[in-house]
Amino acid sequence: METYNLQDDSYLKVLRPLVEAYQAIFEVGDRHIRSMGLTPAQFDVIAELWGTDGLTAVELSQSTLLAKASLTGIIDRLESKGLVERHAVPRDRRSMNVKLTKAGIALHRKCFPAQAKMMRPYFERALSQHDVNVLQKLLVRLRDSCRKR
Amino acid sequence: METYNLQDDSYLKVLRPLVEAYQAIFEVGDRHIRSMGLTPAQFDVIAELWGTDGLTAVELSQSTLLAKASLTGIIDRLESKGLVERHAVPRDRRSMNVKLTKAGIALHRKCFPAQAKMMRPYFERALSQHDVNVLQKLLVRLRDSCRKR
DNA sequence: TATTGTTATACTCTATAACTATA
DNA sequence: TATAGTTATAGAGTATAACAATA
Repeated sequence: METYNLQDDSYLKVLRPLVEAYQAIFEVGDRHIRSMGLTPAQFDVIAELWGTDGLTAVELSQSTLLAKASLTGIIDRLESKGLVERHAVPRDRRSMNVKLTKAGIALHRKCFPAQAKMMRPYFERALSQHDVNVLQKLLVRLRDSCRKR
Repeated sequence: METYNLQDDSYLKVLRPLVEAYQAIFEVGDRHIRSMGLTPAQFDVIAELWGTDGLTAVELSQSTLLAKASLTGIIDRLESKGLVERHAVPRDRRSMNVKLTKAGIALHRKCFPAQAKMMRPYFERALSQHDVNVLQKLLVRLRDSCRKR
């Protein structure tokens, strides 16, 4: 079988474990989100709304990188679950302010620490405090490099 | 704004940079895959088939974690693009052997080094050879921990 | 004219259940 | 009976284009 002569390439040495680690972690988190009856896209919107006083569809579109027409359905489903509300914006009657309800806030408050509590042991049994600091530093460097053109 | 008292949690210190690094890398890769007219799920299947002499639907189902009924459609679309072929298995007439065509092999061959060539500088300017080895080791440990129950 | 959000439409992913052909 | 794959069905995500209301 053909190879690409990339064995001495640092790129692949890091990329593959990074992808696999991400996927292993994500699988756990994903199951948790779905067990609450949410999809990842719906949870993304809740996370974006968290800590704000509401966002418009255009603002959500920018932060989630979704088309605004795609958001309509996602917001519909969150609204039908009672987790967000649409409010009129007095200043601009074209806009809607999308805001977490009390139930939405409660769900996030319940979900987030539960997720952390569940995931923490997987991290702690694998990494020392020193490992954590090193890993964080290297990942931030890599992230920033990939973000910059 | 409320906080969760998780500042001293190694979990978040690593998780956030890991997710952000993954997303920064994959924004580039995802665009590349879609520019070839493929979806991530389709490319996953191609990547699983690469280097094999063909796999059955059940084997693909296991490696991609998709329901076998979901794979039917994905394989259909790859087949209609001429990238994979279904072959009968003489030993067991219930099974299908799904295999990359020449075009599928060519696509992977074209895509993969192009991706590597594009991504490599982002890695190399951020990490020394020593960094690469450390990062790889820590990510593998984390991955394995998250995979194990 | 330009912008905000929705509708209309279409495609893909994904799952479960029922079915068929085989083993 | 059990297994491999497909079909049927359904829900969700995603995009583009067209539209109504408003700016």
